[in-house]
Formats: sequence, structure tokens, C-alpha cells
Amino acid sequence: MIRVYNTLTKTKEPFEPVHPPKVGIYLCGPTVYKPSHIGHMVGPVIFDCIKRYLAYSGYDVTLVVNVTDVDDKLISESSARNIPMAELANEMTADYMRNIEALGVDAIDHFPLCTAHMGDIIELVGRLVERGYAYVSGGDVYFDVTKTGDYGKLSHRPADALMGEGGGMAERKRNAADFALWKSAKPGEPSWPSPWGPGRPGWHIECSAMSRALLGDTFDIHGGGLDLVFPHHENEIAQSENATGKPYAKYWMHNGLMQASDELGKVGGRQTRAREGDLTSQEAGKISKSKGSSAFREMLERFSGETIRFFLLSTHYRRPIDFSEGRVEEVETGLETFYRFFKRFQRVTGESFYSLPAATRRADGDFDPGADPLLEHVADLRNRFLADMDDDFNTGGGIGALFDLVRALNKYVDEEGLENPGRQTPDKLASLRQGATTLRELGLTLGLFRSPVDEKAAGAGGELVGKLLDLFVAVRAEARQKKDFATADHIRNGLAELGVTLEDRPGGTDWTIG
RNA sequence: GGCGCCGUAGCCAAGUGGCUAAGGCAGCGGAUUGCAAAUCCGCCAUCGUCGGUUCGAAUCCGACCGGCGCCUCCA
Repeated sequence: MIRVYNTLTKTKEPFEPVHPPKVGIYLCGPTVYKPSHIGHMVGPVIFDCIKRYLAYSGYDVTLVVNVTDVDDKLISESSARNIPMAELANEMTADYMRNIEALGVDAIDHFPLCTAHMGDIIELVGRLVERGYAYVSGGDVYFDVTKTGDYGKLSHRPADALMGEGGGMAERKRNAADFALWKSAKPGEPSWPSPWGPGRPGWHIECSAMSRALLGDTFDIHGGGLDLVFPHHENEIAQSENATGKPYAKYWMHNGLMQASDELGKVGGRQTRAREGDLTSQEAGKISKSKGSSAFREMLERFSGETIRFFLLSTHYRRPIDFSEGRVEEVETGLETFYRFFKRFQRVTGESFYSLPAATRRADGDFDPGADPLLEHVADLRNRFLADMDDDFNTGGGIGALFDLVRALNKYVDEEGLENPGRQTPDKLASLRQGATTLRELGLTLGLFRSPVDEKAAGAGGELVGKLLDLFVAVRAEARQKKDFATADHIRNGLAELGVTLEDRPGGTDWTIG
């Protein structure tokens, strides 16, 4: 039984899809006006992972992530750069796509564009006007929050505490909390024809329209960052449920926000509301689009996508993450333990870890450990992993089980002496293989361990470097043969200073760079 | 001011009523190694403070202290 925390009810609820085995998930995606920063990657990674896990658990999942390519911010940014809005949108969408791809996020089924769904949006706004939930005012269309009884039910705030946009729009609104469904175009602004005159969609309506177009009036999970609870998601519910007369999303899942940071992801933080003398809160605030934040792609020059993914998944999705390079380096060190085991597995079995045929369905993966102590242990750890993931996708706890699993496998290789071909038996190799297959199976539900990460040695001159290192290793082996350890250590220490680590094993010496 | 979250070892972090409080990083000791590296074994926390509820609390309630978020664009 999978349980998910629902912002709507503030409790963990049993996950029961509206139309099992189908599951529809809608995640609020990027507004493509600036390059992505690390904070934008949290949602895609978590929900990519949630989809994988649900699919693994037997559901038929459709994951939709919208791309908002028309919006006030796009308009101002494109005019500042003096390029068409569509060109800006294309450029930033491409940046976003490259970034999520690097993170191994490829479980998303649809990336609807706002500009490609104008018909759906206009129809939805029209419905709201017809039904009396929205009114036209000077070419704009506003949602009247007083017409719906449960406005505020997601953010759990009293209706009178909810305020909408201020500024020039305020004059045209009946109530301060009303929000724009359609904004009339000023001269020179991009616009689309509508029954209320040329204009563009309000901020929230596109999600209501596109989720409806792709997932139907009612779907299972709606996700997004915690900062979108109000007003964005609150308004989506109001629009959608009053336009269709049906429930909107059944479960609302909100990920915690990326906090603080250093060079690779500068902080935004509160500006206008900082209390006097409250400097630390400005330094340690969340990463925000409104302040400068380093582009995510710069981070990818320092860390592999898998490392960053591992970092993001190493804590629970609802918890805020304090980002810093140092922390990513720490989890990278831990991740390397897995990589070393994968190499070791290949040495021992001659088979690539990455080619192990892991079960893609949870039910298929059940195995009878028999009387094999290793496999009994593996089965326990697998159950622990699944129990953690079932409990609101506790990836942090699950990763802990994965670490225990590699340790169990390493220990098995140690104790059975499997690095020594003479001590290998078909039974022992089969047990090791089954344990490793389970590790791969569980890792894949997190989107980890999918394919070999490029060695840092690769790149310019990589081939020559490799041959030179092989030569050093060969010379050193001769020295060791002659018990000339001074020379052998000289070579190893010298290489160590250059960042090359040598590991002597019964079967020979391996080198690794970095 | 309104609403809300968080505070577990040097750092990160799982656990939210009951076996010896996961795991990672760092550190220390040991096995192994010619010496290393890697691997394995062991050590390293009573859970912000105070009070309450309970047979029993890190886990529930209250107060306080500290950190942060939303209420305005935000993933």
C-alpha cells in the first residue's frame, strides 16, 4: 500500500487512483524566461522518480509537465533583450530540456506549451464566464472568488486573508482576491484573439486547461513546489472545479524548496520583508527566480547529472534542501561506493552490472531467497526499501537501504573470496548476481544506475593518458616483482599527486583518475 | 500582523508512541595489504530547552529559544 501526503488534507492518505491502473500526474513546469537553476530541477527529478516507482508498482502512469511560454515575465525579458517572445521561449525551453535530460529525467510523457493550447484556455475561461464564476472588466476576465464556497481549501487560509494581484489590475476587480483569467493586451504585446478582445492567459488558467486537455477533468496527482500552493494551485482548483463541476486533482503533492547555497546556486531570499537587522535571513533564503541564480548548466560542468540526482533524492522530497557544492561533493563520495562495486562485480563475474536484467515490475521481482543467507539479507533490504518508498516516496530512507545492500554484497565477495577465480562456484556467483540484480532493480526505480557514468579520464587526450598509465603500471609491476618497493611507491605516490589512484589487487593493478 | 514548516552525532540525514535511534560524509581502532588504495569489522547521538500526557515519547500536548517558508513573481 502506497501512501502519499496530500496538501489538501494535510495527512498521508492511501494512494487509490481515480481510474486504476491508470494514474495521471500533472507537475507545474517552468516559465521559460531565464535559464534553469538547481531549484527548478527538484520537481522534475522527484516526479520522474515518483512516476518510475508507481510504474514499477504496477500502475500505468501518464506524467505531464507544462511549459509556460507566455507570461508577463517573458514579455518583459524578451523586450529587454529585444527579441521576440517566442524566440526567448524556445531558447529557454531548450535549456530546460538539456538540464532535465542530464539528470536522467525522461519519464515525462507530455510537455504541453501554453501557446499551443490557446483554444482550450479560451474555452475554459468562457465556461467560467457563462457559469457566472468570472466577469469581464475592461477587456480582462477575472475569477470572482466570492462565488465559490471553498476558496482557500488547499492553502488552508481564511478567504479574507487571500489577496490577489494588486497594481493596475486592482481597479478593474470586484474583490481584491479576484485573479485574472485573461489579460487584455497592451499595444505591442503578444496577443491572441478571444471573445473578450486580444490578450493572453492569466497565470493560472493554462495549467487548468492543459491538465484537463491531457488528463481529463479529474486526475490523480498534481505536483509543484511548495511556493505554488498559494495562489497558483489554490486558483487552479477554483477555476477547474467551477468550470467542470467535478473534483480537480485528488492528491496535491508539494516538494520542499531549495534553500541557501553558494557559488553554484546563488540565493534569492526575502527582500521586501526582511526585518531590521535580519541579514542572515537574506543570506539563507530560498533560491528565487527574482534574484540572480547561477545557471544549472554550470553545475553540470562540475558534477554528473547522476550525482546531482542522487543528491536531490538523498533527502525526503518535502524537506527543504540546503544546497552547497560541499554537500554535493559528499554525496558524490558516497555514490562512488556504488560505482566501485559495479566495477568489482564486473571483475568477478565478467558481466556488466548495467546489463543485468532487473525486474521492471515489483511483483516480478519477488524471489525466494531459499536458504541462502545472502539472499535472505537481500530480501530484507529490498523489503525495507519498498516500505520506505511506499511511505510517501521516502527516497532518503530507501537510499540508506541501498547502501546496506552494497555493503552486504561487498562483504559476500570478501568472505567468499570471489575475487579469486579459484574460489568461485556457480552457486556463489549466482547468488551474487541475484543480489546485484536486486540492487539494480531498486536503483532503477529511483532513476539511478541506469548506464555507466563517463569516466573523468575520457575527453581530450584520454586515450593517450590511458596508455601512459598502463605503461606506468606495467613498469611498477616489474619493480614490485623485484621487491623494488621504493620505485613502486615512487610511481604510485607520483601518480597520486596527479590525481591518479592505483589499487593493487591479486589480479593486477587498476588505476582511476579523480 | 495572519498562516505554516523545521531543530536527531563534527556535517548531511531516515525514523513521528514501544526491540540495541537507519544510512552517508568526516574521524578513530582493527582485519586485509610489501606499504597503500579499495573492501570488511568495530567505535562515535538519548533526539533544541523546560513542563505535561502515557505503563512507555525523538515521536502526542503546551510554553519558550533558535532557523526558515508563504501571505508579492517564484519550482
